[in-house]
Amino acid sequence: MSEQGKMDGILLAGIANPPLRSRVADRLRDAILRGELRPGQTLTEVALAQQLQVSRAPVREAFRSLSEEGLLETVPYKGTRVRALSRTDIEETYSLRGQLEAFAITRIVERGNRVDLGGLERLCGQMQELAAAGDLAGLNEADERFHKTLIELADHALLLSVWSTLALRVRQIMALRNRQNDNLAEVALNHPPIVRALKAGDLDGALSYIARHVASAADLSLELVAEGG
Amino acid sequence: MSEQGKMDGILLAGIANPPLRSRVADRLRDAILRGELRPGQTLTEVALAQQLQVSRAPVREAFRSLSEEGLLETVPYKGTRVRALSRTDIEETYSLRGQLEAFAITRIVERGNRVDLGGLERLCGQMQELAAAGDLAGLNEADERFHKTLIELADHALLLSVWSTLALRVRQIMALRNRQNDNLAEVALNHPPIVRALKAGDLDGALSYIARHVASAADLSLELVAEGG
DNA sequence: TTAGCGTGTATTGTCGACAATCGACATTGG
DNA sequence: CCAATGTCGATTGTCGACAATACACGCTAA
Repeated sequence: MSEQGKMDGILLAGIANPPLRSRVADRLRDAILRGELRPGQTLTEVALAQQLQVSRAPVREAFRSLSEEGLLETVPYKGTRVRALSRTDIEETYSLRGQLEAFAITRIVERGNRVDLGGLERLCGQMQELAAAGDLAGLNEADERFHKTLIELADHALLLSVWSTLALRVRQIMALRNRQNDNLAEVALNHPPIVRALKAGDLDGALSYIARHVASAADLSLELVAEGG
Repeated sequence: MSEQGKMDGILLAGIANPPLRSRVADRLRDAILRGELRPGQTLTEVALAQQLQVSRAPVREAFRSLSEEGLLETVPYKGTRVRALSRTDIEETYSLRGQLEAFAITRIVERGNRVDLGGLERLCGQMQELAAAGDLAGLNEADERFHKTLIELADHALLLSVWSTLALRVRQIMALRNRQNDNLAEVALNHPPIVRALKAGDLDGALSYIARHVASAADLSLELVAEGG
């Protein structure tokens, strides 16, 4: 810690070279979450390795990572493909997610006024603006940030980790619905009551608001499965 | 391989050769869960590969699997070691587990009398016998089976998957407590009320019983961390 | 015709070798 | 003495080649 002070704020810190497997995994995840790779599509290690100009090893490890995240599924000696989302999968994803968010809210209320709800309020404001501007993509992003922030406020690393993998699935589901969405403003209006209840320490109120919100999101996704296929 | 058709149902079907990575992973997991590999211990790919007489590739993949399960942690270019369990980790594990079991119970009660509680009742009986016989290991095993059965009755694959990784952590925690346990009979007696409440469709009762049970298990584990190290 | 059997091909599974990176220790210059 | 730097050993990261496996197709024989 001698002459450290001289370089404190200067750049040069953190231009690390992430392992290839991470970059491959990020790229694949992105493609799946953008809906470019559709469920059922098969991926082969060699083909992707050639396309990305890397060897099979990092591709292979990326496949494993994404399998653990639930985005891919691998059958030994047969192939690897983008996981298809059944109606049951979607129901389970949203129901479990609802339970996890309820847990988060319970912990937040228990911690009482030691929790800073400013971030949530700010996001509520942003969402209203985005809804008014008709920016659907931005609204979705803000919505995810809102829920992630909520989970983080619960101060529970394991909860955050589990929730994050569920959030991935939700993103995948959202990516597959081509045509959304009527009630843009409604989504934005769903969130402020939650924050208000949290601020008031009203556990039951917050729980019922979040339950309703998650349930409606689930219904919306399930409709599209029913019609689209 | 000639007379294949004739031997269809006959054995020989299921002695398949599981991939090396699975066998390596199973072996490692077992060693960790038995407490033979203690937290903080470092593992190297080459050393383990030589010891098991395989190449580094399957060892490497086994490491990744166990890292995803939360039993190992890998720092790039530095090493892989058995994950240490902090007090916070244990608290989070049990609190989340409690929430998941509460979710399971909610679903079971919702499904009403379409659920067969026979398996749970049978396990309760076994646990009383094992407790009377002083068989601690057997009791622990039966306890885990009870809870796993409970989760399965919720008919929610995603829930089961998440819960299973938590159960692994619990097993690891248990393996590290050298000296347990006073209240052997108490553990056994904790379960029947849960089943009775489920049978009666008493949601609140079942929830409070399971919460108390999980909380007491958590306390028991936390004590040992406090004293043991 | 057709049931069963080999064969071919595509894909993953495994291997050994080499490159990149990190941390600690030795080295050098003041 | 000491701080900056060079070097070394250990470990993971990546690679290309070969083996094992599963499935589909065509072939043979009754």
